[in-house]
Amino acid sequence: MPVSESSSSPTHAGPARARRGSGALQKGQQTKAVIVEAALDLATQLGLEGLSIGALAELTRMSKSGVFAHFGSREELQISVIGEYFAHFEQEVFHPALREPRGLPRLGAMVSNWMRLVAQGSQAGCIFISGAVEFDDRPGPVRDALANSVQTWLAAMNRAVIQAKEEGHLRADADEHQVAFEIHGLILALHYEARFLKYPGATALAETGFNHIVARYGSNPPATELAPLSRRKVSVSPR
Amino acid sequence: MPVSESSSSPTHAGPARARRGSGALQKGQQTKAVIVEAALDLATQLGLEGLSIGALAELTRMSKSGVFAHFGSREELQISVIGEYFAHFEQEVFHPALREPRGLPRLGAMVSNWMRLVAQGSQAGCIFISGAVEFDDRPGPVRDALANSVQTWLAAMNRAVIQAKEEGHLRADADEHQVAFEIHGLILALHYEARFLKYPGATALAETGFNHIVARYGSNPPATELAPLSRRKVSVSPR
DNA sequence: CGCAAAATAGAACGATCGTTCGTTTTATTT
DNA sequence: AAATAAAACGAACGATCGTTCTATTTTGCG
Repeated sequence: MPVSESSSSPTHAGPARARRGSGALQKGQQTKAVIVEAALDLATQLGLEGLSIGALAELTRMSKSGVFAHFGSREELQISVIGEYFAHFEQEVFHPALREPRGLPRLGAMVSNWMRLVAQGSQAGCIFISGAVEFDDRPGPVRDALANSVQTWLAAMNRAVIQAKEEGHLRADADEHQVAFEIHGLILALHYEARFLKYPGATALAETGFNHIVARYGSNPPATELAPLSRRKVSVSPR
Repeated sequence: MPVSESSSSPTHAGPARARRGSGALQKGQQTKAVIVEAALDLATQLGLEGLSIGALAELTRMSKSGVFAHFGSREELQISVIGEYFAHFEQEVFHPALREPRGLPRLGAMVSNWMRLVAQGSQAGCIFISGAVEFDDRPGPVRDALANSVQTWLAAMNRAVIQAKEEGHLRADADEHQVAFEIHGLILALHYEARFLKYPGATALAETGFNHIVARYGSNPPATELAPLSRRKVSVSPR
């Protein structure tokens, strides 16, 4: 009885017509979700351009045409993967940070969660980063979808910086774009040096870098420090 | 009767014996250089994985097999392109900086040249950056060649930071790895936001970021400022 | 159960990929 | 000049790609 699965979000478009009253997924959408999940796995390893319907069919033990029918085109598949990753990103990075109080604690949680996602293990790259490189010169709907997702997230980061200013945790004259840009740089350097160069000290450098940003833009006391990633697993919130 | 002369493959082994006294390039190496040049053009736009021998043949108006023979494999072609880009990088970024005096001026020149290379125009990405994403999970000789080139350059940056400490331009207790990491982040963020997000203000943010680094790690007076690369497009769009 | 619709399979397509092979053209040496 | 080596060609290969088309199976509802 494979009904168990709790209705995870149907990618992005949502079920066009919800003829079926119950929240249960129809068979089609169910397998589509399975495919997208496998596709996300593949894409985090080989990039969005590395996605191939043949490999996906083998992975899900379906026929190529069976996989294909769910999307209608490879681009649509890639877009679905982007949507799936965005949801994953929200769940792993954004939403947990929302449980932290506004201002520096929340901003710090965003950065910390993001760093964890980017540097975790030796696998699972961030397609917001790999995709940017793959599609920076390739216009089209995939690029647009990716840029949309990224900009949504960067805008959320910007908002967090502004709130940190409003809360008095950062100096009022700090330029939020500048702060966000420097944070973005730390994340990208972490991704580069940890994932490509396999440099294990990269995480510590990124954390220290963030602390420097806080120190420079912070108001009087160096309020919040970013705790080391490794051991801050639990830290629900200091209530 | 066919010549049957086995004549071991002369392809990629290089000019084993320089029978020709003069420094003039033989015909083969001449066209090989043309091919590599065209390949570099292609790779900066579509990435190292986007290189295809067919497209290269069309570009140079040769046959596929004619192009292929010069390298013996696609991987060898990619490695040649990496070498070519490294030479280009040295010439555009490293060597000009060596003409600046040791310490902060030289370090600043390195950063400034690097930024220019990364953000120039809307074309020509940096394959040290795009390649890192393409090969972070793909071991092999291409990855090794790329990592070697990158690490050579990053080591040169590290040396420049150390010299800046020796010259008294940066505080003696500054961690050179930390400084280099933060600079690397600025470059990567510039590449990301300028090339992928097409944000025109990115260059100014990166320059300001470097000035912040200098200010934080600098000894007493904020000695050298990074001159604006081109004309600073002041706050164009509100992102 | 029965029937329509949805989902999946299977085979084939044109294209492109890297690569191989034998031949022919060009370049260099004797 | 002829002789030889290097370079370039052209055709073909097997593989894989995304995609299309037509069957066949599975599903869900009356």
